[in-house]
Amino acid sequence: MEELYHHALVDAEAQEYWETHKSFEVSEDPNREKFYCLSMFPYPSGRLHMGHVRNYTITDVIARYQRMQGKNVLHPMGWDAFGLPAENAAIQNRAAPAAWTYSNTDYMREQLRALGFGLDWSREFATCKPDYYRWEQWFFTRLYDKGLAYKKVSAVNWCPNDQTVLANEQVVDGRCWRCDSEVERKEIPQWFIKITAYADELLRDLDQLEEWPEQVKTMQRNWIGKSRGVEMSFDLASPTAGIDQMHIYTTRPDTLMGVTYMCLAAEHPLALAMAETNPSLAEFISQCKSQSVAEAHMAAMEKKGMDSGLKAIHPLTGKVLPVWVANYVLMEYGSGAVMAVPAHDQRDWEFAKQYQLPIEQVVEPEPGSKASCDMDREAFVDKGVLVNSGEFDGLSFPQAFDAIAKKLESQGRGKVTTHYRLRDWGVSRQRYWGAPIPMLYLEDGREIPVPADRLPVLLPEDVVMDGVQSPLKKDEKWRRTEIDGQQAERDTDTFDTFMESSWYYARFTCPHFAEGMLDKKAADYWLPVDQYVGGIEHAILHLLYARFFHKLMRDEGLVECDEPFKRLLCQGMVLANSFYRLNDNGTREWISPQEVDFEKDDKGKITKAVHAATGEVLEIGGTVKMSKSKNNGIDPQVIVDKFGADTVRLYTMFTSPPDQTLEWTDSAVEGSYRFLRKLWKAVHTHLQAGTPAPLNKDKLDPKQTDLRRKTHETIAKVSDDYGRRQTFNTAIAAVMELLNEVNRLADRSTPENLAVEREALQSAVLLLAPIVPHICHHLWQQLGADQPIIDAPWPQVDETALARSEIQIAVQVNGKVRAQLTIPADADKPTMEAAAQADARVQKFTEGMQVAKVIAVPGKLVNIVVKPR
RNA sequence: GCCCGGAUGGUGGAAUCGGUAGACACAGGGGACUUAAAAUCCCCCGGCUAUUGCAGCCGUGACGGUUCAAGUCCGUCUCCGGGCACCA
Repeated sequence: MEELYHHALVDAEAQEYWETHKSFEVSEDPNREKFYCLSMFPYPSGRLHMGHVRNYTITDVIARYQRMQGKNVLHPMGWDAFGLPAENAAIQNRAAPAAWTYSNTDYMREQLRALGFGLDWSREFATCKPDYYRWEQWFFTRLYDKGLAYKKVSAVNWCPNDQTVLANEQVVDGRCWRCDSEVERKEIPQWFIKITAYADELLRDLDQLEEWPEQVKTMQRNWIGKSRGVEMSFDLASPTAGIDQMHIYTTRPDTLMGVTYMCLAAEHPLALAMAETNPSLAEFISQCKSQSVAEAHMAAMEKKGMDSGLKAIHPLTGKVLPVWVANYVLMEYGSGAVMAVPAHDQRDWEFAKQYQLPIEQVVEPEPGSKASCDMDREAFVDKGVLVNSGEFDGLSFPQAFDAIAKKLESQGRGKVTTHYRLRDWGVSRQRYWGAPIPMLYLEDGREIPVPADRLPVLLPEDVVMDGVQSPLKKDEKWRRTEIDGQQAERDTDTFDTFMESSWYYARFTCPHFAEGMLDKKAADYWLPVDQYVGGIEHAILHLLYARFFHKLMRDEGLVECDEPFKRLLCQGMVLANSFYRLNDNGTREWISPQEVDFEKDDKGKITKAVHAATGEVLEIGGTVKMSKSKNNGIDPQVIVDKFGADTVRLYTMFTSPPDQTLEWTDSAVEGSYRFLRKLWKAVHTHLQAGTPAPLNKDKLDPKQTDLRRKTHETIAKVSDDYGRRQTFNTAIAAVMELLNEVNRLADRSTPENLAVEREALQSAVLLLAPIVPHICHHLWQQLGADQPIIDAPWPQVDETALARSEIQIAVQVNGKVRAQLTIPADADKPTMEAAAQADARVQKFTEGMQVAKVIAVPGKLVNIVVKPR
């Protein structure tokens, strides 16, 4: 064995072995337990970033661990290849998005290989290829046939100058990122999929997902937003534009008697009708158009409104209420109208204060409650007891809810209903680089889905991007077609890229299946995914859409199970310092942290940053997510070249638990490299020392017993950390401790000592193999194994090795530790208490005091509570 | 604005079910080896007080509460991060 660790040779040796043996290619094997381990597949942006490395290392560790448990492990990889960045790059480079995408996947595939991920490359696919998206198109036509896909008008961000639709990301401070024009809302017809039809099931089935983080389930529950409320109608004082009622929904019917005005969305037909004869209202409505469609922007903007002149009649009191138009009420959410109760809704309260609308309190805190209620300061939004509500006075929330709902119902003006916050999924995108929506529009006005035998609708790849309009929309030849002897036009929109990422996990079970979307035999063998890993930023949208799609596929008879992902791990982001130079024109030029020297204060906060090359003082941009735009990404390739794949893998797994954010520091990377050298050296020294005797468990001296106990404690700890806790950082720390113990107790003078040491080293190598597979591949052979370590079984804990005769406990007096005692491991409570009270260090603190209570926790501590006599 | 998280030494983090705060590392300091450097090995390393030695007090973002015992549970707040439906 080489004396020194040469990472490049070791990496190459292992990777060559896996490649020539096709070690990670798998197929269905009904005789073996399967394990499907999946990372969220990457968008091929150009190069891998540390977030990718972290993500794929986590799944690789889990996949290799499960393989050592004897399972048939599927760990595939592919490309989420459609998306906006390819169009932007295409404009910049004057190349077609397809060519850019394929060259990126080629580069990134090599990076993934260099990191030694055990992936089944025979299953690789890119979602931008017709043999993938044809099935997505086919599935959409099935949804259309079932009435689950429909077209409706919906708002987009519109750049009036470029005459194009903008993504939320392309709207900066309400302006187009390209031409700086003010962005408008524009209503256009788009395709929607009825996710709301599955809202209740998506909510209910969260309870099945026992191995999902509670946090993610809570976010999804809130997103779906099931509520019980009352749908009711308010008559208009005089019918307008053929409308005589306003329909609203409220979860707080108990506040009905406190309604002092009504609000309409700017696009509401009533508002538009009134604007025809009211120029200032028309002006206000047009102002409301100039805002992005993003909810975060709308919630943050100033609330504005204008009296429409309409009057509504309160359904119970008959009181006449003014009807306002407000910019924060949206046509697409609910009915586009709301009732306003400024006394008990903070947003209404602020609006009422701003426009001097009346505020009438109808709920007060429950008697004895500590809640404060001051109408001059803020709305009282808690539930309480009704006042100023006539016959309903004195009722609690549930009583008032029922009584008011019943009264409305008896008058035919309302009913109790369930509502969801969740809205249907808009899947139309007015962009080129996506899967074409397979719909045809006939001359006679009918719309029909493209028949299955004419799929896929191919996306032309050889195009020139002008940076504004989708090439599909300009391509007359592509757009025109015929069907059933009739002229027809294709839909020139493409699908939301969430469509592709909603079912790729299922396609990985049968990526080359040509007869259908899924090969049921393969899908039913591998699904559900046993372990899914990806960024927490996908907690709602991607994960909810994928769950929804899975249920759609189930109802189409394509898969058996109800949920796609059995266990979920959401990894934290990878952060790094960022620095920039402020240019004269106010723009920021981001400087890579690798070119920056900095000073820190005693809190470790960076106080001064200097450009190493020029000595120029730079601005500090904070610790932020590694990104191209902030120029603070660490290229994994540089680290792999310098230290090897195992160091990168070890560092990312050791430096923080997978679900936390990870702050990159170069110096700590070297520490990981040092540990690998130490491991190598330990094995080398051990092998030089001679041949071990066979291990005789029953004839061990105390030092041998100690090392053996540490070995098996480590196996137990690491197994739990990998399998249950998924805290790989503590698993690594435990193996480090074991190796420290090996070096501390090192006495290689007898074959018996070597036997115990060999067991410790073999265990350490097995336990680390999922994380640093290259070095372990080599060391495992050196330690005399007859099979490669990827096929080695996971080490088993020898319970007898864990036994201890004595343990250490702490003794506290009034909760403060005053002594450490060594007592027999099986000591009962009275024995512990007696030993504690007999200790001189303890007596120092109990002397002259009265013992009020003694608490003994077996195996842990004794707490003696004393008070002055 | 709304929903979901997070905050522990100089730094990353550990403490798994309310039971000894700081495991394991990084950085730093001291020493050994070396002509020297690198590598390696050994020692120290939360703060304050005390010190010949023993030791004592404080300390997990802030304030308050529950408990024999709180980093962990409850309440209020501050700051940081993620998501908000067309970035993926």
